Amino acid sequence: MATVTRTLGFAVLGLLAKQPRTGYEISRAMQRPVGYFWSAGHSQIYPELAALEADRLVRSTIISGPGPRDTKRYAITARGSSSLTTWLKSPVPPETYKDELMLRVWSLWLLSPDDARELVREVRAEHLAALDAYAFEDQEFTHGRERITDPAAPAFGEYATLRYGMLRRRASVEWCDWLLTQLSEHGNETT
Amino acid sequence: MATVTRTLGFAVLGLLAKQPRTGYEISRAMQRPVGYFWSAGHSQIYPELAALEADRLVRSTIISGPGPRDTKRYAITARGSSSLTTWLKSPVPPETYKDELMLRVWSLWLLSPDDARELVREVRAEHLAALDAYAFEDQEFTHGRERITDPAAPAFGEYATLRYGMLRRRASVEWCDWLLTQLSEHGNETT
DNA sequence: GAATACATGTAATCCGTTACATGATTCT
DNA sequence: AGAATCATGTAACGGATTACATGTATTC
Repeated sequence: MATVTRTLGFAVLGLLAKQPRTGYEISRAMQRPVGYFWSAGHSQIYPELAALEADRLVRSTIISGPGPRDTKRYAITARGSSSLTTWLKSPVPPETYKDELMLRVWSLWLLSPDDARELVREVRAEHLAALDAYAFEDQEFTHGRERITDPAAPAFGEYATLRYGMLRRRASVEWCDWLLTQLSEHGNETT
Repeated sequence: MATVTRTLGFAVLGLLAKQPRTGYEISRAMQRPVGYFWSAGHSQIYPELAALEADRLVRSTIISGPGPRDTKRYAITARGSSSLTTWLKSPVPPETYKDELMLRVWSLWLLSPDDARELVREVRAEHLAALDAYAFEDQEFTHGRERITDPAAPAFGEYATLRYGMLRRRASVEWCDWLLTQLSEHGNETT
């Protein structure tokens, strides 16, 4: 029973497993991607919280606050925790990854070498910028007091996803460099 | 003014830029991800082709075939080609990447070290399997007769996206190995 | 004769984004 | 006084997946 299938629900439960929060705090947290790989707008969060509460996976208490409506603080329930860990242990679905950038690269042969290089340089710059931001957050982690090597501490999962983001971006930059070399070396061979 | 905003439209145009195809052939091609990073079902393709034809970005000729309806072969028009290259040269949108696997890892601290390792091993196996498939296709490219180093040949873009897939999967496997080390080294310290 | 591949569409549903809507508190 | 932030919701729209629907040609 207690069937949350929506992935968003598990993202919210994952946040609430660390500490109770208001809907606003959750939507704040999910504007920048949670775990660097999941984001959602506030218009998704509030209905999702209502659905989770209807399933008794979270519980809310009304606290006073500004605005035309009551401010509610949400906390995960025992049911919610077990639903979350059950999901974690369920088989991982095959990855379906859509990347508009790669779709563009796939048709790159239609562009002139100059235009192609321009596109790849733009992509490279974006990956580098992201890498910088990640490196900064990495320093905050390693110089901070959070126990990032303890697999039972909340910061562990967060740090692991950050590591992945850094690796992925670094690989992307290397690939851009390889592609730029290809475009320069063979760019003026044919007509 | 010939306005395709749908990314799917450009995926279809990208396929038709290489050669004319029927709707069925396009949907076949897009079941396995095009350029390794974009896929679509047939129920998306047929309405999209109709929309592209209404915008005169593709043109169809009826050919006889099986089934209750006419079989149509689609070809890209000059308008379609210029629409596609305009899109290629337009600014790349910031990457929004959703990864359910990473969302799970983010909550990994809730699992026992054993269960956590199990999850990571599963993820690792999937990346390795994909890497094997990519390596096979890589051999077909490099041992084949297609001119993959000529930036003006259709195979160039395809090969570039394959390279990216390989790099990304390899980075993912390395990250899984790092995570498994972390889980083993620090897995039994606390509690 | 049955199963699979060929071939093309529509409908229902779900998920996510953007826009609409309201109003208090805090900071400059 | 005005802007930004806090705070919570609904509505409209668009893209994607799943299910519904139909029927031929080929292969086992």
